[in-house]
Amino acid sequence: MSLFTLPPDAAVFYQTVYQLVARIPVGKVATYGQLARLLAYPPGIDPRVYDILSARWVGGAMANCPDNLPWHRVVNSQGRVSPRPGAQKQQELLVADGVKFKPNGAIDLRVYGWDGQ
DNA sequence: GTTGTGACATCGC
DNA sequence: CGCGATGCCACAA
Repeated sequence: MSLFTLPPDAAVFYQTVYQLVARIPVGKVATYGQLARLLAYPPGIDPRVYDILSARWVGGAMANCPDNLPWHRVVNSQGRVSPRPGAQKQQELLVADGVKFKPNGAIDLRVYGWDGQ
């Protein structure tokens, strides 16, 4: 772990993130920032700080991902899998979900982006 | 007590 | 479209 900041109530925050990730339908992908926005502002947190770090907090949650979630459906704002050991595997899983990568290795979020329903 | 280092996003060139 | 810089913070060595 050891990402950037952990929210005051990291345990709760993580749980919420996992719930959202679990809701991402097959063939769709969500971005870290998107998930962060879907979450409510934790009470007592400087909104300014939240806006800047929330996405990383989501990343932190994914780093400790319970591996029973569709973690591979979470990508960065550019529609690409974040560089890390296992990125290769992540792409394979996405392709298996029916997500297609563009020549440059990015996913077209206009098509595969999760609307958060 | 210090230092290095991260599953990000956004803006500028 | 892509590389680089910036914002900001806790935790492991």
